[in-house]
Amino acid sequence: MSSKNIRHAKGATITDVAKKAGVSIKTVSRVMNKEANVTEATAEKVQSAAKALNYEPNLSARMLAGSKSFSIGLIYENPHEFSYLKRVLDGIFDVCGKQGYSLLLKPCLTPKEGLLDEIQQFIKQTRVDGVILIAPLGDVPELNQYLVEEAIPFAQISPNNDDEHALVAHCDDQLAALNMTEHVIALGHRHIGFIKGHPDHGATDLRYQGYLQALKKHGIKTDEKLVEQGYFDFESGQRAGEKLLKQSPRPTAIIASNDDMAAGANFVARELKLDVPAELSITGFDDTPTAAHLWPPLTTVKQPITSMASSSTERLIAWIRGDAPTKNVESFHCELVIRRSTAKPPE
Amino acid sequence: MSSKNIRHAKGATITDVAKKAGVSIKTVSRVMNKEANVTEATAEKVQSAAKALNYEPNLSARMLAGSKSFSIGLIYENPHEFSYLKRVLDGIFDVCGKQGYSLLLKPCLTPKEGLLDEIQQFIKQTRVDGVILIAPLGDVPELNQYLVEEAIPFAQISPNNDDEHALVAHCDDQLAALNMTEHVIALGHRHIGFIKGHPDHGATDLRYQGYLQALKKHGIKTDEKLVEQGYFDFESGQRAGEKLLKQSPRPTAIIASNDDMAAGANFVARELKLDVPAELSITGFDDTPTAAHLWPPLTTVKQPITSMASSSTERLIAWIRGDAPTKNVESFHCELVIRRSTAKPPE
DNA sequence: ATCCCAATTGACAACGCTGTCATTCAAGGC
DNA sequence: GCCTTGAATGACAGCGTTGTCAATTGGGAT
Repeated sequence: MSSKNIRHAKGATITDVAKKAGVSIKTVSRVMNKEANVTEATAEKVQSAAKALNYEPNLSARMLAGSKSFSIGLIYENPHEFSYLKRVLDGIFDVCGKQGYSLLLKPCLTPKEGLLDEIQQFIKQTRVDGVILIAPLGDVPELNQYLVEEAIPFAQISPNNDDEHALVAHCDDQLAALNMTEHVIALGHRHIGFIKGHPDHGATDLRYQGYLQALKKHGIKTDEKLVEQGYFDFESGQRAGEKLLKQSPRPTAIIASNDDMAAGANFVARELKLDVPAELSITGFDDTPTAAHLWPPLTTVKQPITSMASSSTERLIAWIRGDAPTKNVESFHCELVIRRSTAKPPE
Repeated sequence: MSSKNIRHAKGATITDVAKKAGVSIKTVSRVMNKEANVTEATAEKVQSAAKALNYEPNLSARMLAGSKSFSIGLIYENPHEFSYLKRVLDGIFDVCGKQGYSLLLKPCLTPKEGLLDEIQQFIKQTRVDGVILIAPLGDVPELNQYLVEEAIPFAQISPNNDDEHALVAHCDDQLAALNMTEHVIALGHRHIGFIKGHPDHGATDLRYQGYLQALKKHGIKTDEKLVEQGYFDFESGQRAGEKLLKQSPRPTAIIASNDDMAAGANFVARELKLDVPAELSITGFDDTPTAAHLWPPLTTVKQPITSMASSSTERLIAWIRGDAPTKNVESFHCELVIRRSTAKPPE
């Protein structure tokens, strides 16, 4: 194992290509960047020379000379639900690949104190052309302010508010929660528990509002004992589920603000020997892979996360390229996925 | 939303720092790179100047001038189990953060044909200093050969064979499978089904061998009808579980090569109204979060994936830095996690 | 034939850093 | 007191690209 002299094979440079094609390096640069005003013939000469030499532009040089880095950063808080991040990544890479952009990841594990510093350093060091913020990072005012001041294009996925300086993608969480609650009401439930999500997330309140809205619409009076705080993780779902299910009378249905918490509640139900869905209906949110693998398979809400991410990426890159963004807020539709965890209430 | 004139705030450059500290840029460079032969006093002057100016070295310039990119690439096949990738990322970032390295992701979605090209382009374009290959990518001979030829330091996580040119991290899959099988045998099972993993993965055969070894050790004759092919995903676990459980006599235990497939088998058992673990024991491998959330919580094997990743990263960076790597193969220990999905066989 | 303009191409200076080599300086040996 | 030596520092030339601006070319209008 050679430990010294780490060096990459000297790939062909722009000069080599220029020489081979018999043009100036600037022309090669033009072709590589698909700039206008290059003859078809010249372009072809250059392209075949590039192909022959297996030329690949040096990103660093490109970045140093121009001031684009051809990379974007994805900033995320370490998520409870990793499948969420996976779907985001799928969407981003789908676009990045096609557009020739690289993706740099920046997980934020630090306590809130150092968050801004950490992100600033990341951005300064990597010189990413733009960043994507996954909820709840879209809702950190200082961060938004920093990005706006530095004129760094950025997109937020599922933020709480529509920042006019940012690209925003969110979905109709409230409507989805409303629909879900109505689905349960339609089955005959009247005593419906709710597990809220993590307070930092914008979606949390929207989903709660949807629940309330449905109750009101159907003349069911709200009962604060039926609402428990959760934090989007399995354990908090367990705790909340336990509190809800030990009440008497027991709720006949529990609407959890995400699948992990629903799984937690389902677990508790099982421990209490409650039959789901015969004695208790449970619903989740997100349609994680696990949702379909649990017993019973979970009725949940499917968000088009991958589409949200790819669309955000596309618009972000357009913005970076200087194309005027069309609209900065884009809304996505959620879909109810009815599985076997919901049924008529007992009796 | 300003769409033109994307430019990052002109951060301080090395020249600014040099001016402020009253030294040459080269000295600043020395300090920033912790090179030898700099007076304590000078170093301090420089450091405080850098801090005052909020200076952050420009990675691209650094990379262009030197030939290090201070970034490493993580190449992975789109995994079935995303929590695996999460744990790998956690391990890598833990080290990268401390060492000032960035991470670039390269998911490989393409059919095998273009794989090498795709990765070559990635490496050439990004100029990563080294790469980490997640199984099964450590077992693509052309890829290994390419990396060796180009003298690009690389680490493999859970590859099939010990390439002496690479850093290797794997864990004792075979022993773990042996232990798991013995755990089941110790409970009294004699009719034990096995679901193999994806044939491309090195771990697949090791786990299978561990199973066979345990049977042999305890004088249980192997029966090929008890072995089903799976592909590490839930659905293949379902299919395999179905085949196993519709046999008569039925196996009283199923050892799946990972948790997702175990979940699939568990799902089928549930559909067939078989009580797990009273009538059927099921075990998995990996200890994904879901394993603990299923009912019953899954007996499984916990791999120290995060440690494997962080150790690999550490050694990779050392190699990049030119430090002679100590040993190139590192082995990690797996741990049995006994939960409620295993019990005595019926009767 | 002449002139003008737009399209095309090229020369060359950045970009911010590191590598190389030269220079300075103080301490120690004779 | 002079020379040697090694530590500390600096000057300067790249690294491979893009931006700027100048030069060249060809085609149409006069």
